[in-house]
Amino acid sequence: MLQPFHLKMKDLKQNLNKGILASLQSLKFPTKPFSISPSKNPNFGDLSTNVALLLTKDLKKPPIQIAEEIQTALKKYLPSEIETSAVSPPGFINFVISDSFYQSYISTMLTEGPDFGRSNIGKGKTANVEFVSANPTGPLTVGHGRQAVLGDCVSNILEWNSFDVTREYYYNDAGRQMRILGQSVEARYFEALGKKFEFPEDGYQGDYIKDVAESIIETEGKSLSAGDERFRQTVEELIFTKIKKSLSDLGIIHDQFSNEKTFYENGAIKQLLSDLKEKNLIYEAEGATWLKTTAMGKEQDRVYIKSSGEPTYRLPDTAYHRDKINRNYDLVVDIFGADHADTYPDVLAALSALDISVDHIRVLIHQFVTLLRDGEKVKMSTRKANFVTLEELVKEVGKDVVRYFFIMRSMSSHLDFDLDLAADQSDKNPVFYLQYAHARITNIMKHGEALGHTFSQNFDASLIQEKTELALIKHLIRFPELSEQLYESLEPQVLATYLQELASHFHKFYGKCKVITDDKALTHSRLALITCVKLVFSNGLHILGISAPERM
RNA sequence: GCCCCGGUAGCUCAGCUGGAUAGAGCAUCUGCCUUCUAAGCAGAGGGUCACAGGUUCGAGUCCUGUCCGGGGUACCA
Repeated sequence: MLQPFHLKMKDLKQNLNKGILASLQSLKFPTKPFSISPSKNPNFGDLSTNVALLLTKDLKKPPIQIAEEIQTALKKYLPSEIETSAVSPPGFINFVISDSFYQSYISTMLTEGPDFGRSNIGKGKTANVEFVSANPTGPLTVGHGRQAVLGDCVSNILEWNSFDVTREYYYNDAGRQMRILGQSVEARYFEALGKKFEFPEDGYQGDYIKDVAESIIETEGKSLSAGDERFRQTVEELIFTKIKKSLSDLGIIHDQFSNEKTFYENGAIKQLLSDLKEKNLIYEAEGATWLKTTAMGKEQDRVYIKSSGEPTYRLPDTAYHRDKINRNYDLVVDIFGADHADTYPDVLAALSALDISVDHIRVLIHQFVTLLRDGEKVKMSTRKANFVTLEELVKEVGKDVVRYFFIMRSMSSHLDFDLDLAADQSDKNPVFYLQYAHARITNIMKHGEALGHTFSQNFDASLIQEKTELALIKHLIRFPELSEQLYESLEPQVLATYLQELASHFHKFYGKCKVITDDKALTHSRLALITCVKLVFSNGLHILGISAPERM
């Protein structure tokens, strides 16, 4: 039956660590920080330590000899879960964990259920994640999609680590871009009415601008005059509606929208300027207002207010960040594309100069998406309307595929999104590999139920002995540790890789072991095992925001 | 010029705080469906980890330099 211990891997490592320290002491060996890490190769057991290799210099002996001495001394300090230890060249000590440790872990997982793997790191804490933050000048493109999915997954990771998360969208609605957008609509409006019009030089050329103009004719009539605020207002509203729709198609819902205008209206920008002035960090030159970033250790000063009287994005962005900090989140996450990599250091520097702590701000920079169509790169520009919208993409290949494609690469890597591959070969898409595993498990359970085998806590874990079964448990055990790792890195790709490996372990197990058989005891043990696998799939896919289908 | 990210199999990419024989998917080739879902499994081929130095018992991983690709940087966001 069940072993009495339910130690987590972490505890086991700690106990082993203590044992090694004790044996070093008994040998009168010096102590150095060493590692106990999972062995990559099954031939090297489950855990390995490099302690002997680190002591070669101090002891002036071959590492393998040191390893043997430590191994001998260690024998009486070994935790009971360690079955055997062995020395292997060049001087590693490898440990094999007993099967019963793994077997007993099944009930631990089952007990924790849907909470298996969840961490308490953020218990009682709040976090704010700002992402997408595209200005409402056009529909979201595939390029925005990466940030949208990334931000949502990062938010999910924080929630999984018990944070109370606010998903936030910030946009600039007072600047030059929005003005040009309004002018573009205005031009199309007059064009549609057959009147004289002048299309702005940097105007937005997409057909959606014409659509907006048409809808203004319908709702506001034909008598608007040049410079009417309604052009800009209407286009902003309509585009925002589209943006929100694109996001919700992907399962993404922001809790809060913040905009630049607010900070002009509530005086926050004025206040920021005067606070910086008081610190002597603002000066006028060449008709513009400058922030003395050089005084904060930067290479050059930055323009805060252009000679035209319009502020650059830095000023409202800084006021916005100050506002976020004032809202007292324990953690503030900003997600930006590589094109914004240079903007945030100035924002943080200005805040620091005002003695505002920015230690709890984490900035994540993701690289760009390159869109491939017919094997060729598609250059995207919102202004030139040369883009594939996120909405089209989701319609074509589905939410799950889009989400998975966007987080399957680390954010520091460029992402090649092959449209043909995503659409035509969706059968071979890696996301289906994961979902298929989950659907298979569900199917086995249904099959079992039909034959009267229902899952129960009464099972004999010691019957789980096959290599593929133990490999499966070994992988499942890593999940809690992985969750904390995800919090550290805020990198969803790590989870995607983990789930791929889990699926691989499961499919191998499936090929080797039949779950529902005449052997009732074994059937129940294996049902317990696959229940755990299903649990981790469903928890993991939940974090990625990808559905876990019952059947495919 | 300077700053950031990348350069790993034909293609797209993993590789945790440096560790033992560098991995996956796609593509190519060979087997496996009367047995819980073949969207799967088993196997084969494919690599001077861009290049050159350095640190280390040990480097794809750390440091320096060079080359290539992407991004940023001079009042656009």
